Amino acid sequence: MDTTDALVQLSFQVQRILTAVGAEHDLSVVQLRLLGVLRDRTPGMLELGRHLGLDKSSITGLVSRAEKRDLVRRLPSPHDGRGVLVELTPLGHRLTRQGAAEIDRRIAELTARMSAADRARLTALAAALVTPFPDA
Amino acid sequence: MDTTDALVQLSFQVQRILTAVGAEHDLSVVQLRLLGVLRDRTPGMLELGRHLGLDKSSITGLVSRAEKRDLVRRLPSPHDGRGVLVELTPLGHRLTRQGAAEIDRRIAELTARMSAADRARLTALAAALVTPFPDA
DNA sequence: TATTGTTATACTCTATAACTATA
DNA sequence: TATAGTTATAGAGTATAACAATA
Repeated sequence: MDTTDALVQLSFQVQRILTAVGAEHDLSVVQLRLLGVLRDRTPGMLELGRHLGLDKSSITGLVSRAEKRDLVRRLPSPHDGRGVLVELTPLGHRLTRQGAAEIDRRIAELTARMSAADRARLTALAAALVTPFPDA
Repeated sequence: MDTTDALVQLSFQVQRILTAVGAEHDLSVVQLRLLGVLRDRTPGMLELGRHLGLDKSSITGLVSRAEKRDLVRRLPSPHDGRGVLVELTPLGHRLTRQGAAEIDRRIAELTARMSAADRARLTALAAALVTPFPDA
């Protein structure tokens, strides 16, 4: 199997895990990412769009659907009368923690047949690909 | 960075590449996968659904949209009056080849800063995760 | 004027349920 | 009866363009 096949297939395998974990809580992968981004931030709508790679108009709907389920909350920006900040609700925090734990569990399961040394090698190599500035 | 973070982030990085390559030809990632599956098969609708992990009703629309763009063709099944086979058109074949080449190019770019030895290690480790029966 | 966010609109993608035609 | 596929319907997710409110 060549590099492209291996990385593309692994990518789909990981996405299937994310889809399955989300589905346990009736969350799409995008909603899972939304919760993940908000875990340690309270961004405005535009900043949220930059994190997720989505247009502001897409963010409006995404946040509104999550808000309707009491996963996130809109707050008026204290410094800009036009702005809105988005933060997790307690329920959103709980779901985020549960989802992260379940993803960890399933990734561990995926790599369970590997030796610890191979797993460490894979982690280091994958991390190198996604951190343009290796300090980050 | 831990294993989960590394694999999840790498997965999104690869998906972004697939999205970008698809977008060059106005194709979604799902449509790209459809073309990929048809590259060396002429399956029926149900079989196609199994390959893509989608319900048959989703396949109907997916194939119809691709057919409208002359990327695929429906054929009556020779052995079953109810069945339909799906195959690439010449245009579909051309797009599939172009897309695959472009994905290869971008994955090569992604791994360009790695040594050949590291790239081979990464490929082998990723392949091991996605091939439950290492012969396949 | 420029920026933040929402709304209107249109399309893709997906599933469930009901349907048609064939086996 | 069972299977292959389509249709009707509903909803998420996405972008573009036009808009309102604030800077």
